[in-house]
Amino acid sequence: MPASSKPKKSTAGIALPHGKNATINDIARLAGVSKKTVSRIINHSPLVRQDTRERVEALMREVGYVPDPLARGLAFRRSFLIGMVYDNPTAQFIVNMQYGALDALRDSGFELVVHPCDSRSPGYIDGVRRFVQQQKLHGVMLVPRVSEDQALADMLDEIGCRYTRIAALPLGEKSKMVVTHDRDGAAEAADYLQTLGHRDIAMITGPGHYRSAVERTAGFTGALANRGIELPKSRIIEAGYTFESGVAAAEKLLSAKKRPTAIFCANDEMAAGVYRVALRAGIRIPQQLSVIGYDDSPLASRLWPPLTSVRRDTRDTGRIAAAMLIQPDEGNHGTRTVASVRPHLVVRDSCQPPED
Amino acid sequence: MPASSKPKKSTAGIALPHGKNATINDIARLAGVSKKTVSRIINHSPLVRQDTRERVEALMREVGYVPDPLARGLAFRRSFLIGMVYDNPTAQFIVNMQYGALDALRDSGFELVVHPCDSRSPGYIDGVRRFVQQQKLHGVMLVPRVSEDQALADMLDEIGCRYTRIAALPLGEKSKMVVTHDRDGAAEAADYLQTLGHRDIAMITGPGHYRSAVERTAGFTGALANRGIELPKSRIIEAGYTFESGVAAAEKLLSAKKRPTAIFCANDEMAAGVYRVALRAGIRIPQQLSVIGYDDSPLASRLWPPLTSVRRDTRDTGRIAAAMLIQPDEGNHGTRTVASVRPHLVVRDSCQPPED
DNA sequence: CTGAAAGCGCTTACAG
DNA sequence: CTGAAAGCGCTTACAG
Repeated sequence: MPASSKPKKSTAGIALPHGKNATINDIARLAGVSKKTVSRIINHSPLVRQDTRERVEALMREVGYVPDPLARGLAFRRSFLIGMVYDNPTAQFIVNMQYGALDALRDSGFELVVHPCDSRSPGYIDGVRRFVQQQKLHGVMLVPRVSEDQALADMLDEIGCRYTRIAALPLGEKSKMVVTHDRDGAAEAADYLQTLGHRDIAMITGPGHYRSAVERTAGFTGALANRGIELPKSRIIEAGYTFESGVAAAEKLLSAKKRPTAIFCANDEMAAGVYRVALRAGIRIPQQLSVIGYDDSPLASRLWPPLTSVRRDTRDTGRIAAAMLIQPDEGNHGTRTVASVRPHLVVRDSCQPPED
Repeated sequence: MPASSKPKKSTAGIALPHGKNATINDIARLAGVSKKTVSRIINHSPLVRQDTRERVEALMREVGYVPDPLARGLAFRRSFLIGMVYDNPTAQFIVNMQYGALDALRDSGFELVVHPCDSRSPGYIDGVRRFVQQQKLHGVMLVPRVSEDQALADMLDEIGCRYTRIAALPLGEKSKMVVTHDRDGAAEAADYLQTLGHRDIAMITGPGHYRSAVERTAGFTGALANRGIELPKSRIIEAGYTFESGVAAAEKLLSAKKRPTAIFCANDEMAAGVYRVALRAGIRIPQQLSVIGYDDSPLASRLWPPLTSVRRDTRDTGRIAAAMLIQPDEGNHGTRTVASVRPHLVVRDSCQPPED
């Protein structure tokens, strides 16, 4: 990736080396200041006189000067790269998170480097360590479920790498968190079903070692309990957040003598599994069975009837997590509230009051 | 991202600066060679004696030495970053492509930087140019539909940036292509429908300015023509590759006096739109209507009945495209065949012979 | 096959 | 508020 061949708008009388991008030396020479002063301006140091700053900044714009991140990185001993570390969520979730992160990084000089990994494999923490250290990353975003792994966070603390954790509830140091409040989203689903008149309700939740699953279950059962409905153990089935596991769980629930009139699923994939089983068994949604999902993925509106689901604003979540990493304002003022993003129920056509 | 705090396995008698990663100078000193020799070994130069090479390589492994990509990048005037530039395909496609690219980059020292963009916005080519030049990217992968934009490829040629283009058919310089042969995939769908006995067939295709759409249409209609079936214009509807546009196209097709007995959709999203309309209209799939999609996305198996679809191995495609970028073997030997990946039909339950 | 010098484009001390 | 020197960890010419 050699120098630009598109010539810079060359100012009258300004001599720039041809076929090469301007460097800090060119700017310094052209502006008649030392390179250190230019460096101060690049790094927004306050120790530069206002008029000097303005003159140099105008010059930089004019010649299209952008400091070389490689050279800055070498001198700083830190790159201008943000890593996104994730395990295995759905494609739409990853992509939205990336879009959000990129929203925050746009025009900041930082770029996003992706690092999927397998949190079940023993060496994955070392893999992240190598990734961070070899690339001298500026920071990393930890997406669920790796964000929930305290051992990973500990490793990053140990090597002094900044990070943000996106999780259902606050974990560890609050200034590094973006909380998605899954408990509240699930509670809203519960309230909605109760308001519709459902009493015999079931939930298909995610793996017990996912904090999101635990939170969604607690939020759902807690809100129902608040309204006088206790969910028996048999009405809560732990599945694997996958379509297939949703099918299996739904088969269990829907083949029972007495079927629940509503099922809340901890994600849309599993809700699609419920749809599949209901369709095969001739159970009509929403007439005979109300269903709610979680994620509000594209799948929710592809299903028929369109699925009522808890939306989480993943793009916004990613934007906030990335923004926290590149904010100069590093000092955690202590009093700042923890960053968070709120879920909310998107009502479509998959629920109605129970028959009878 | 400071130096490792996990101490290197320190060899007896080897003195490494504490709390810092080893540098090329440490290796040179410890091995008793010049740093230039170490550099030659890092860069796989043949101009090093075999025993010297082995001795130094053993030392590098021992102390866990990895060359600093920032320093190498500065000296080379090129980073160790591969960019992935994409416009707006489905989430699963992007994610699979990323996984594939990362498969190829694993342990290569290269990392993947993502760059979504909007090919309809006028400044997008300049955006890619800045991305490439500021980061001094080693190369970029061009994913459909940006891969089809000759102006983008021209810009990259002009600034001397290496790239690979993933597209339905060969475009421009063949050594930079990964061809997905969409024509063949669509032809396979056509043959299958003809074999089942369908004669009144329709197609919902993508936007005419997508080469993939053109190729899939050509492949489908061509294969049918070969088997004696001419598709009238009215049986080919151009839609937008989206669910909603698939719904609209299906409404047109299925409200006609005489409905087709089979519909081939240029992607799964639009096939889901056909399902939606058929379900609402009480048209049973596959009994009264056969449907085929393209992509074999997760959606294909979430639908009921499970959708027969043309699979493209996107992960493999990404792997090949990234591998081509980092192969030292730069000289296009000319005679090498163009890189390609073949689609194939995955038969599920959405097709059967036409009734009556 | 090997090496000493200079340089890539920045920043960090240290002075003034 | 500003600057000259040294250095970040590599590689590119140029010699031998």
